[in-house]
Amino acid sequence: MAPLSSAKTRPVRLADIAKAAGVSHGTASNVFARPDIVREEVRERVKAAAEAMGYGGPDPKGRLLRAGKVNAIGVATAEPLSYFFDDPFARVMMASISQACDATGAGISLVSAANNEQLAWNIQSALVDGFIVFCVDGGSRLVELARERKLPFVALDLDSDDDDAVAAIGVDNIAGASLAARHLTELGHRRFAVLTLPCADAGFGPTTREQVEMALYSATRDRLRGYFAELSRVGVDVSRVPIYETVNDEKSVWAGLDHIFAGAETPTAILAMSDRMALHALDWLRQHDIAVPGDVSVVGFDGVPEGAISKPPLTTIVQPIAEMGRLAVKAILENDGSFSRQSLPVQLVVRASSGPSPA
Amino acid sequence: MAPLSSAKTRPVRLADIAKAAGVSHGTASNVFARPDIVREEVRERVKAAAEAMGYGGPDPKGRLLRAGKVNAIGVATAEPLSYFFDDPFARVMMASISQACDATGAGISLVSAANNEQLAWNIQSALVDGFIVFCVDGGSRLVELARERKLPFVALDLDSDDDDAVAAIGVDNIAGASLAARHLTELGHRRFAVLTLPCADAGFGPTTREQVEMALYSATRDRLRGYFAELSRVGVDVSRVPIYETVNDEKSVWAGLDHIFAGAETPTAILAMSDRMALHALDWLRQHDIAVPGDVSVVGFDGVPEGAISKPPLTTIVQPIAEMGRLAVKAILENDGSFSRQSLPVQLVVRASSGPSPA
DNA sequence: GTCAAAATTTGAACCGATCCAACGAAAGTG
DNA sequence: CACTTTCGTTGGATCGGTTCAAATTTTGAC
Repeated sequence: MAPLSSAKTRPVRLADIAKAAGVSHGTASNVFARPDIVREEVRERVKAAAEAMGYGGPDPKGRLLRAGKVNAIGVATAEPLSYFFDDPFARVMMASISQACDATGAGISLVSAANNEQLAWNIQSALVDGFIVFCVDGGSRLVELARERKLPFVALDLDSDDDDAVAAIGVDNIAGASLAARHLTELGHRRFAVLTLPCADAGFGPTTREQVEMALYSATRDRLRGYFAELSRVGVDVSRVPIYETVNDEKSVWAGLDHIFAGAETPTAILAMSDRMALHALDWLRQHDIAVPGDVSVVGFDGVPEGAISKPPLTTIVQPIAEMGRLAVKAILENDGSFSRQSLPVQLVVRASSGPSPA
Repeated sequence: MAPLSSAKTRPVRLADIAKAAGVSHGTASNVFARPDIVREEVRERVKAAAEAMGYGGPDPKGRLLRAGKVNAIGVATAEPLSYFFDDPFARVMMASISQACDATGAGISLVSAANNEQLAWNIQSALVDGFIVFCVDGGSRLVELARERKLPFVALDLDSDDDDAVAAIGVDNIAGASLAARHLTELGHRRFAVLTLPCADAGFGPTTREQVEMALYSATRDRLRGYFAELSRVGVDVSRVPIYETVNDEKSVWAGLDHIFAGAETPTAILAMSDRMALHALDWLRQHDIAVPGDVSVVGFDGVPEGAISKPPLTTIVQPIAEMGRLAVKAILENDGSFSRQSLPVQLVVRASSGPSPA
């Protein structure tokens, strides 16, 4: 009886109901887009026809073409999609981006992909008005792709020495890293270890300063420069500071600490390039009965909320994530072509994971 | 010199470069869509023209209309957008949804809005192939809206006694809640308090069984039924069990506990309808020096990862969130019209927040 | 050198709407 | 009653591509 099996076929267009209602498609369109300008009787007739034929309202696909604007911004990363919900930094950033979008009524499309080919396609075919690009790992490729699309886009946290023509919002990684290192040197630490974000395309393991200098992702580079600038300043021989490259997950961080603490001269302070790494490090240290900050101090980078409630709470460099998100959205939506790069200040927040060097 | 100020105007279409390259638009289209079938010389010529004119590749807006498929699924909720990144349950669910999407190459569009009018518009104009609807709070309206769009959609965690014609994936809330309550009764508890999810449209405060029976969101209803079924079974007078309605945030949960523990007969066990509430409750109890589980036991609902690392770790009813996400995506993408409602089993996971009743 | 088969290219139709100039009818004016 | 407004409606143009049958060119065989 009821038209319930109409799930398969749905070729019911605006034109169909216009015909059914005996009006032109122009009028039918107006019924939905500007109901006030069509006579009530006609309006009701068209609506009735729509109802009867199971019309779900004007298809946005059609409208889109004419309107030009999608009213959604794409957020892209080279990580799998679940990165947006798994990674603490991404989550906070996304929360602030989404708040900014909410305020302006824009939607959010998550753009990403496991493999590179898929990623290119996804970016090329994303229905968005612009992109916000998360530049962790594989950032330059992503930026390249986004730029090819010829849409407004902002890179989050991009390369200090990369192409100046791309809009970017980031923090001063060098200054932040220096701040972190100085905090530790002032506490008397002289034996350090560094946990870095991914530099090469994949994998983790011990690495060198030279390797990091070639990192794909400049934040990694800059943070190391910042660390080492400060360490050198107080006379630490940076060539002997172990650097371990991780992929920002528990496994690689733990492997890193296994490696670092297997050495003859164990560090009293660990500089981690992300809070996520630092938090995993805290776990590892606890499990190995190494007191924090008694035996070893840990300083992170990012300022994610988890750091405030970890055991112990994490000393870290906090980025103005909310501000970055807001600015990024603004840059896309109000894109006047003029926007360029913007560097925001970071802040050292001292909590309980750092203390005076032992002995 | 370089064409860098072309940011403002971009009226360069496929037809333009076709003309420039001296080929038909059909051929120009092929150059991008099926490069293999066009002669190399022509292909290069067209590509060169595209490059020269700053063409960013075929605009998906145009392709979309013909293709019909957007290749993205919309995830909708009546909460603000940031809900997806703030709420623990939503996050886990989204992570599993995004994994499923990644596997199939589909994108994700976040659909939401602060106010109701905006929400309706957003749903009507979302460029997606289907919706996954988060039914917390305001679920029925959302379902209504989604259904009007005449696209495949699945409700997550919908009403047991709601319209049978809407596809839904959920858990057996009654059974789960019973399980939680039975765990506590078996530990000897007889004095309970219940923290509920939002029932009425807004606000929080003490409520009654009758109120909850009228809850907009059926999970709330069912969970209470499950709790009370078990409590009644062992002879607890459920009419005297305090029920406090929260809005699932810290403030309202704390207010709830203030209220509950201000009463003459304080509970030895708290049944919380979400882990989020349970975790906030744990915080409140710790701050009030009430031992968990020594003085008071707490049992949550959902099974979010935070529960495993809380202080103490949370006893809870875990939902098969990953499975639900996978099924939901599958239901949308492989929509054959046949899909209907599916109820998944839950599981009691006993951790350290529950113990024998004191005395 | 001729002719059929294979490889390319063309141009029109179409996807589903919105927009707008022009038009007809009803209402208002002198 | 002729004439200007106002209101509502119409139908064609347009958004930016893809697709496909038909036309054209190239290639291969004899």
